Formats: sequence, structure tokens, C-alpha cells
Amino acid sequence: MQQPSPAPRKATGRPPRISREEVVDTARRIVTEEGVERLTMRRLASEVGSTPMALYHHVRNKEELLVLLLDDHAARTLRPTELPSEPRERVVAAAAAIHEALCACPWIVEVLTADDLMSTHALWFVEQLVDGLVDCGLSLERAVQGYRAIWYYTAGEIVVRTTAARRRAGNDRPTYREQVFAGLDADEYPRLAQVADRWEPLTAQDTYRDGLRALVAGLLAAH
Amino acid sequence: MQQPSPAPRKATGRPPRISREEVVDTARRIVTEEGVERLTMRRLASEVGSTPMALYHHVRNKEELLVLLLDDHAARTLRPTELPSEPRERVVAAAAAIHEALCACPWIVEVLTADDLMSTHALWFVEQLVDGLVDCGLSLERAVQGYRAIWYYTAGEIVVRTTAARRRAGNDRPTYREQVFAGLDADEYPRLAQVADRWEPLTAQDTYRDGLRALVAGLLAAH
DNA sequence: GCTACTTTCCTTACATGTATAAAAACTCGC
DNA sequence: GCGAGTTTTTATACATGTAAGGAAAGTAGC
Repeated sequence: MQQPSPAPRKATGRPPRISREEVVDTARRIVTEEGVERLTMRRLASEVGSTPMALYHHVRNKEELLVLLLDDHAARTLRPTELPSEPRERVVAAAAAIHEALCACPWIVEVLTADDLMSTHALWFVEQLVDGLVDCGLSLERAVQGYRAIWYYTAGEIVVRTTAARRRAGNDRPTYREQVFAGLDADEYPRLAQVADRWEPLTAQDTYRDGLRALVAGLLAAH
Repeated sequence: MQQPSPAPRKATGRPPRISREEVVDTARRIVTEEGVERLTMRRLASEVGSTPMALYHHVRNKEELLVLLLDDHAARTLRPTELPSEPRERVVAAAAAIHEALCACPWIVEVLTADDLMSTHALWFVEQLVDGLVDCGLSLERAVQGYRAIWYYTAGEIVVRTTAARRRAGNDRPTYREQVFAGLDADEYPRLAQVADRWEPLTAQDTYRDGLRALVAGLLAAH
């Protein structure tokens, strides 16, 4: 789609009036200023001074646009930094860095699930993750499996939590969860009944890192 | 929304011509026969002999309809069964049962993230999960945190894998992942380059249970 | 300059979820 | 039977993503 810079750039055909970069930049501006829900193809088109369908020559569809936005975000926030040298801590830190970067733009939820590998700009962290697992004694295959488990956990945490938050924001009616807890049979579900009133604060806590550490520990303990 | 049976059922207002149950049943038929992508509100309306907007009196919106479908599915497949008595195995088995049930209808992905608690009909398994963790020696708080970690991991696995599969099905152009691997710098990312050609088969494997066991082990090891 | 070709852009059209407001169909008090 | 009230159904309309086909704007060969 987009050649590396030294590509000779064939000078034929109608010259473009907008560029992919311009599209992505404008989209990012709209998203950061007004939120992702205001990003529509029509709005974006008028903002770059074009028509909706013209965008589709620079972007396959809206989803790809969001992927590009995510990539853009990753490029800005995810820089190779100092990671702990101790391999296990390196794994935790790399995963946490990815997690943190993703949490910062919760709108990517729709896209997050795009692939089992993240954007180019997160590759370095993925490398650190896999490498760290290998340094901990896992085989390469095991390390990749471990990475995927960590990615599942991370993606799931973000997706579940941000959609839950989004739901809470928009709706004032009782949650499905509240309904469930309300009609809970304490004889049949003693444990759940026991925590019913504490569920809200309990699930509000950010326990990502705890779970991550547990997962990593478990992955390593399996030899 | 839906009262328990002994509710006196006020007999006032225009009598309904369709019921929520009928709507859900028809929706399920469409989904199982032709796939979720064929389930549109118009189609569903014409199938039950009504108009699109009439559906909205029995269902808040399409998403709620999907949640109901999921609940319906859970009710059919998730029955309390024999679980291992050993608590750790019970936890694994309960999570795996939920996972399996969800994998059977991959279309719920859009809905899966709805809440951090599943449908009523999965409650029994959640109870077993939390109870098993407590029996393993965790405090109740820790057990709930553990349940949530397991849920994140499970939801993430399903969401990521089914969207990846869906993408593969619809598109013949190269994946983002393939593009990334193609232009991989082996010096900068030695580990990833090392597994680049094995990535496809590696990620095709079903490693849910392995990761699950690792996670549970890690959660328990944290005392 | 003219024709062929290529790339980008624009117009139109459609499917979809759903908001809004009105109409329809019933019960109840009289 | 009649108006008031309530619930369900309908008609209409809008915003959105995007498919399809053609128009515009350039280059290359002649």
C-alpha cells in the first residue's frame, strides 16, 4: 500500500489532493479533541476538504483508519526505554508498558482485537517479552505461547474494562450485573452472595499487574 | 423488565402481538441457520411478522438482543455438571466449561465484553470458580480478583482468536502481521525473526488450557 | 494536439440501527 | 357507549459506512 521512501513514485494518473498522512493526522485531531464517537467518514472528509469516498483511496475502511491511529499512538508513546535487566521483571515491565499505552486511548477497543500482534511500534516490547521469557528458561515455542497468553490477558483486561466503563457512562439504568446480584439465591450461590455488596469496589480496583505477575509466575513454573 | 411468573400481568394497554421470547427465538433461528451477519432488525421484524421498530418494545436494542441470545445459548449448553472435587481442578474445569460454551458461538464477540459477569446461566460456574479458589486457600477478595483475571484471560482469548479467524476468512490480502514479519529486522528483533516462519502454526494451536493452568497456578502460588 | 492509460476524486445509492411522533388497540371509570 | 389512560405498533426520518460507476486530471506515445 505504502512504499518505503526510495520508491520511485510513479508520476502517472491524477495527482492526489490529500494524502494518507493528512487523513490520519486529521483523524487523530478529531479523536483527541472530540472523542472517537465524533470521528465519522463524512466529518473527516469535510475536515480535510474532500468527500467521504475519496478517503477510501487512502484507507481501506474505517477500521484500517483506526488501526493506523493506534499505530500512530504507539509510535508516539511506546519508545524503547530502560527495562529491568532481570528477565522476569523485564517481561512484566514490557507487558505493563504495552498495557499502559493501550489504556491511554480506550477507543481502540474496536481495533484491539485486530490481530494477535500489535502495531509495528510495539514490536520492540514484544521482542523484549519473548526474549525475557526465553531468558527465564522457556523454550522458544513456550515463550511464544507465553507471550500469547499474556496478550490475551492484557487485551481481555482492556476490552472488558473499557466497555464496562463506557456502558456505565452512557446508561443510568441498572446494570445486568446489578440485576443478577439483586435476584441472587444465597443458598445456591453462597460465595457470590457473600461478595455481592462488595463487588463494585472490588472490581473497580486495578489489578492488572497482580494478575500479570501471577500469569508470568505460572508460565515460568511450568518449566 | 421481565417479571417472575406470579406477577399479576396488568391487562391494560394494547395487547402485544409479539413477545420477547418470540423475538429471541426467531433471532436464534436466523443466527443458527444463516449466521449472525444475516441478523438485522428488519429481517427479524419481517420474520416475526412485524415492523422493525416494534421489536424495540421487547428489546432495548440490538446489543441487548445479542446478550439475550448469549444467555439463551448458555441456558442450553451450560448445565451444572460433575466437576472435579479437587479445588484447583475444579477451577480449571469451570473456566474451561465457560470457555468451551462461548467458543461454540463465536458471534457473541461483540457482546462478550458486555460485563465482567456473564449470563445468569453461567453463574453456577462462576460460583464454582470463586469457591474453588477459596478452597485453595485464597481469601475471598483474592478469589474474586483471581476470577476476574481468569475472565480477562478467557474473554481475551476468545475475542482475539475469533476476530483473527473472521479476518482471515473474509480477506485474501496479506495480514498486518504478515506485513510486519516480512519487513522484520533480524538484528533488532532476533527472537521474533527466529520464530517468524513458525508463527502461523504456533499461533494456530489451541493453548487456552495451558495458559489457564499457568494462570491458576500463579494465582495460587501468590498465597 | 490527440489518444490511451492510470490514478484520484465525486455522485449517487443502499443497507443498517434507531430516534421521534403519531396511530391503534385495549381496559377502566363512568 | 364514551373519554381517559396505557401499552404496543407503525410510519417516517436520519446518520452512518461503503459499494458502484463514472468524471476529472494528470502522463506517455504518437
